[in-house]
Amino acid sequence: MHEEWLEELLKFSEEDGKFSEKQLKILEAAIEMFAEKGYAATSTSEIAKRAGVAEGTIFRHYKTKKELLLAIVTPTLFQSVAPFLVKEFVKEVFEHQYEHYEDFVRTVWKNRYKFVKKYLPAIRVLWQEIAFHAEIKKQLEAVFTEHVYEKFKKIVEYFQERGEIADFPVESVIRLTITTIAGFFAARFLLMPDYDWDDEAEMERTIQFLMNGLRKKEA
Amino acid sequence: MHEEWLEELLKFSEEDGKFSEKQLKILEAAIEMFAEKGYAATSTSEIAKRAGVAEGTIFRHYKTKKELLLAIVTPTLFQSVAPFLVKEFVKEVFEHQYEHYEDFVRTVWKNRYKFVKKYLPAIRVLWQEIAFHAEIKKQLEAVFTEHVYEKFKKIVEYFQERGEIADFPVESVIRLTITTIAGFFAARFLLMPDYDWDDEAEMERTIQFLMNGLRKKEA
DNA sequence: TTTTCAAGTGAGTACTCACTCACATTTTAT
DNA sequence: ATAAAATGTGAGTGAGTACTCACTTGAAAA
Repeated sequence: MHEEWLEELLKFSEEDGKFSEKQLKILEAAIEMFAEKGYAATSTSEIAKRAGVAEGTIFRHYKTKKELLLAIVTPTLFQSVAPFLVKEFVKEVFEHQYEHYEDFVRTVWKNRYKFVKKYLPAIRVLWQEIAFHAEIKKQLEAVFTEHVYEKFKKIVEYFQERGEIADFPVESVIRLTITTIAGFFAARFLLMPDYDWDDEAEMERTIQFLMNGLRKKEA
Repeated sequence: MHEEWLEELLKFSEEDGKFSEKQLKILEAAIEMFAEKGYAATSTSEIAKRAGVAEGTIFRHYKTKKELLLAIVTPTLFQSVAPFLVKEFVKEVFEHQYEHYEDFVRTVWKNRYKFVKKYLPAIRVLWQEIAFHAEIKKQLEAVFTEHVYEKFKKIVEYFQERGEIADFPVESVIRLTITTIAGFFAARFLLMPDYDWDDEAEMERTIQFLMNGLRKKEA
């Protein structure tokens, strides 16, 4: 029984893509249980039981429980910012792949929507544990400054020069864009997953809101 | 030694305001440690040590560790939506206390800004543990539908009728307003507390963004 | 075939956990 | 002053906890 979504998530893993059947079962069980009850409240014996594996097998693959957590969280973190890891990403903007900031936002939105739907439990683990583990927070900061910030900045400046979006500081434009999109995802999937959402309509409204909010005012 | 901020936070507590010195010490220590390491990773013996109290004393006041958590989280939850608990709150809007939606947003913003600065650790505990404890999530949902939603709805409809904000569904306007404000607070106090923020300027920009985003477009 | 080695096992280890209880002290009611 | 109630104590308890280790298994390398 192959866990395809899992193996895809683990692409950014440090291990060389060689995961045994039992190891995948361990990771799958750990993701589920960490997402439900949290890392600290989940015991390795429970994980072993759910994975159908002896407890010792976990520690054959991961020296400590925390190492198992990081084996889940690190790939998820990289997948979270995956669009920005693509080399041609910024180039596409400058080569008029995206005529407006809105086209760029729409592309990122749809891409991340699929991502969240696919890997929701792993994303939960990442966001729940980030508050308690300094290593994870540092990793996020590093990934953001190295891979996201500079690229995002160039894109924002490009559309600011064309007079399309307001002359807020770049950091503010980035923050407003991210919190608007992330705000939807948080409400949609974390806070009110059972509410009767019309995802398409809500996306349209939210993007309209974002673009009007960022639009440059005539002097 | 009196913990004034704590006693104020606990106003919404079920207990009748009679907290012994040691009980306050226990609550203070628990808030700090739960905020830092999380509920599950904090032991009652550690809390007792930091509070300068015997472990048994904790269980004299709270039957279980979870009851101690709820004694922190429930008052914080009510304080979080405190403006909406004031009876005259909606009336003020209709009696032209707030001429524009923007005035209303500004008032709430400043009020909640002070609140977050004052009680940050307790708020951390609430938001970190909400994911793991169904009781807390249910409490939040109940408080929101009972005290926040209906009042917020009336305010939004009032300004929609006056043609001041767009004819999005009320739920969407509420969501966009809350996620925009909460997005700032999350970035400011949770994700990047060490960044060099200009709070006044960022508030101005964010409110400008929010109002432009929600403004009704001419037909 | 024989050797080697990674993968898997589960009983065992030292330790921590939330919680209890018999008793001591302080506060309040009579 | 005395009884009664509330508050505080800390050693004790049994059920876990993360992790170890001597051992087994199966498949590939020599």
